[in-house]
Amino acid sequence: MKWRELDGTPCSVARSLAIVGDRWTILILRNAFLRTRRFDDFQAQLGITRHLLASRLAKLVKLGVMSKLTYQERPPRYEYRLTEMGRDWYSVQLALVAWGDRWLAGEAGAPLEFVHQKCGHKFQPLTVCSECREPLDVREITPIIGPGLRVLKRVKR
Amino acid sequence: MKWRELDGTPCSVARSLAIVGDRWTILILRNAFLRTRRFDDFQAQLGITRHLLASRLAKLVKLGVMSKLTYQERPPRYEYRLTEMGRDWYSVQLALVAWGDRWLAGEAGAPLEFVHQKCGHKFQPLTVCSECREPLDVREITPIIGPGLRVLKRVKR
DNA sequence: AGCGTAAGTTCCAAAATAGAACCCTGTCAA
DNA sequence: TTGACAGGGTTCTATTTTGGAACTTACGCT
Repeated sequence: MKWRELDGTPCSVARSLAIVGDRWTILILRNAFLRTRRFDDFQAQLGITRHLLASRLAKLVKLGVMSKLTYQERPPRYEYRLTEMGRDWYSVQLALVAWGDRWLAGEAGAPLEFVHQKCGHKFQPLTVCSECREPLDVREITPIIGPGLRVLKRVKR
Repeated sequence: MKWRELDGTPCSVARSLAIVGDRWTILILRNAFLRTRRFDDFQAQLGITRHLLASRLAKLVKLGVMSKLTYQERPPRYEYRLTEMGRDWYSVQLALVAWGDRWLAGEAGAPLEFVHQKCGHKFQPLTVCSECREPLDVREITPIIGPGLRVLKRVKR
């Protein structure tokens, strides 16, 4: 299977990966959340090659995760900002950070901690059920066929 | 920057990516959550080349995300299961699914839906603050230097 | 005229992946 | 007792992707 075929599969994980399924893209988004906006800043902070950076940014813009805005006309200068779709990626990043903190930080502890301005506390992100607000455990979840798959079934005779 | 250097950086996103930063690894985990355990089953379900599958499974085992168990001695047969570290990846996967469902599912709707056995409802995963249980928004979060970075600072002269 | 800056492109070498074939150990059925 | 099959890999070559470094373009400054 090639990667182009992935975004057509009826699986939200695969579709998401078709967009953000490489390491550089995820690191670009990480830095975007840390307020990086310009080409050269991304390049210097990440150590990514300019070539790859250009192609990844173009892809993110094409797919609606980031937008490219002119912040100066002459000479033309651009900045890249997260769209709403991009900002919504934050929950994935938080989950990724939490996993890394829990399993890979070692003795030293988490490199970054986060404060929730609303309540003023340091916190961990918690993944809970939207209905009962209890934390979720794999073994208590049953996947069922959703509308996106039912359509497919009907179609293929 | 090469990928081997990544796991040494003081960032939990980068460290996590050093383990699961390629698309196949994430898809392997996805199928592991769907109860796939054997080499040939992973291979058939994913369409990954046997070579890559072998190397990815070996890496996951080496790093403690999955374990390789003998389920039959003669001839020797193995199965791959998620460890606790692997099971804990589920919150990342849920976030990824939610993002894909929200932004990439289109008209047809989500391919899979999930029922929380505890409360009996279909749900969406929600990322909330461990302290006040309110849903988190990027703009209400302040990152601060954690112990893992303070150590580094002290060390470098 | 020459230097600096932001945002890319271009080019070649090195690394990773795809696809297919092959290997090993043992079981089973003819 | 030979041949087919199963599970779990390994090996090989061709193709794609990356990495690294230099070059380009369009302007503004001194």
